[in-house]
Amino acid sequence: MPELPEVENAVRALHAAGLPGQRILSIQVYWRSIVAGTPPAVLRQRLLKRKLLDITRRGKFILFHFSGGETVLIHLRMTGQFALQAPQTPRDQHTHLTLQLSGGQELRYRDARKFGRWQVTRAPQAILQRLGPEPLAKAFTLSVFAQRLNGRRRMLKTLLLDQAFLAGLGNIYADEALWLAGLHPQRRADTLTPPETLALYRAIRQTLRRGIRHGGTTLGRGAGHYASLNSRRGRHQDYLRVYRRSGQACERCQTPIRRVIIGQRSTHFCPTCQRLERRGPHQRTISKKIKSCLSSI
DNA sequence: ATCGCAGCCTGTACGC
DNA sequence: TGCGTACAGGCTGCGA
Repeated sequence: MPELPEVENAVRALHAAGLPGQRILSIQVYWRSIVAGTPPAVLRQRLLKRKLLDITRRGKFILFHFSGGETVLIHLRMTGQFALQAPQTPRDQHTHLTLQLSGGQELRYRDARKFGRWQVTRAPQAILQRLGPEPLAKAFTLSVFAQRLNGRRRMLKTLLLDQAFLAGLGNIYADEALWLAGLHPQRRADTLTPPETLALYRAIRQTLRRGIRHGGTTLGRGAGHYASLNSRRGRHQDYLRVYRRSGQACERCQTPIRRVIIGQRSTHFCPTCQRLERRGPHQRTISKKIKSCLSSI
């Protein structure tokens, strides 16, 4: 579920809640496959009494940095989320791991589908090095992006979802970025012109920043939908331009948004603004609209 | 290098 | 209301 903007908001919420600086007094694991790499007992033993120094993000991973050089990598996958509660508050059925903190509260990891993973390691780089660049980092320049596209024959949609190509995009923001750039999701990556490469580069960064600014995307309600912390919903679902909007009018050209399956993932796009072939009837007007869309954000 | 598929799990939304 | 079906924001491992 959570993509870069959702993970970023979760990290910020944990900071705001005063997590860094606290010690781990005890740990309970209620569903063992949430803990990856080591048996749950090893995770407990290595974190007990440790101080949480900092919380950071890399792609869709959350990093808990502990005293003594231990790091916990947390991936929320589809339905992972955190709650910070008093120990006496009853646990709900989806709580699979809890940390008792020195401040008196309990950090609870909830995950309806149980796909999320916690892994303790002294060498997080060994795992994180497989990830592509961080799209919002200064080091991710247009020329870095252009070089990475070079020679890639895959469709844009599947390439953008590949975390080894670029870290942090998921199904929502990939569709949104392609719409903003005016590029068809099945376009082959190595056929982009320089202006198209620039448009995609800017669209990716603008789309992610906008998602962060709106607190992430929370679709639907109930168990398993995104929450930054303590069930707090995001607002970005009210700002989506194509994702889960099939049949509704494109805000640039009024054409109904289409939904297709690409790379086994549901994909939403505007068949007028995002053409595979170069020329269409209103292509000039659309190009202008795409340009103004890209610069106005 | 790239694609497609099964698997991991449970919940929600919707049609009848 | 109940039942069945489709679908879900991620990722890995496998064979082709």
